[in-house]
Amino acid sequence: MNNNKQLITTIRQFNRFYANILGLLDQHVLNTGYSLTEARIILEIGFIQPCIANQLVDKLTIDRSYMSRIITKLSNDGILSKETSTTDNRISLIHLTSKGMTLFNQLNERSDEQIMKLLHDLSQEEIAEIHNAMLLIQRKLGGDLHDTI
Amino acid sequence: MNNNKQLITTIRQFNRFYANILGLLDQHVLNTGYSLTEARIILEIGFIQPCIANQLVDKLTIDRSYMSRIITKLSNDGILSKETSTTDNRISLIHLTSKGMTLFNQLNERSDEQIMKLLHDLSQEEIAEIHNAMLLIQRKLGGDLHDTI
DNA sequence: CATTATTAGTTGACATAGTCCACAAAAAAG
DNA sequence: CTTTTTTGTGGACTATGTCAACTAATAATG
Repeated sequence: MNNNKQLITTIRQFNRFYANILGLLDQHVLNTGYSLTEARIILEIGFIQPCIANQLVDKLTIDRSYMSRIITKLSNDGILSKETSTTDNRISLIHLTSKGMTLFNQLNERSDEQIMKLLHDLSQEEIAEIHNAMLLIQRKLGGDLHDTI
Repeated sequence: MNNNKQLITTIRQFNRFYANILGLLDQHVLNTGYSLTEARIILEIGFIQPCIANQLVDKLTIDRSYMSRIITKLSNDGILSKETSTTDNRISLIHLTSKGMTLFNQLNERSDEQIMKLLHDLSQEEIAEIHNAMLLIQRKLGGDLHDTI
């Protein structure tokens, strides 16, 4: 852990680089009229519905009041609907409406398209290399994420 | 480019994963009393000083008016100083004060520390693997960043 | 060199995003 | 039952970022 100066420089460079990529992807997933945070919420609901607001709060680490407002907005927009749980009156079970599902599919398609564009002039072999590199990073760095930082 | 469904899922998973890492790092680079954007500006000035505001606007893609306000704030805080160019009276040459340099070094140290913590219980071999993986991703994806998205 | 176009920077007004705190209703724990 | 915790909401606020208009200085062009 001593002579890693150059390594750390590389990693910080990678971080700036990848933050840039993510930023560009974000901007383009948008154009649905919804913000990044709203899109994340819609995607998350789509994946795990039915769900409750507090689940989303924990999973996406978004403030509860903020979540409440966004859910109200999405409900008013007809993207999602809430029904009070029969077993716990505090809880609303949230799920996407058919309009919401359409949006969910759109968001997914656009995300996929962006990834494909990113890879568009690479060979299958190169893509496989990237794939492996990502799996490796995630595997190696994934374990201690919440313990060490 | 046809049966890449699983691959795209992996990449999107990696993106969420890495967005999370970057978010966590960001939060911790902070605690200097300055926001992420302010920190980015301070770091950039530190690296390329002396510089002019418009350079920073282009490099960091931040709105000019916003940049103007942040620079004014940092100037008031004694982090940076401006001197009008002798050859072009529109331009201010910005550089960090000694207080600003101290902060710059702090930000750098904290960034480095965060990276080290991220790697702390990996072997040198594993670290080298991550290093190579990041270099590969950056090399493969770096070229077409601005052309394709 | 006089006119026009560009560039650098600033300000006001506004929009968007996110946070903090206090509260009420329901449920769980004691 | 009483206390504590959980879920969700709303008010008030701060932070972050955007848009348009404007001045002053310089560069470009006929």
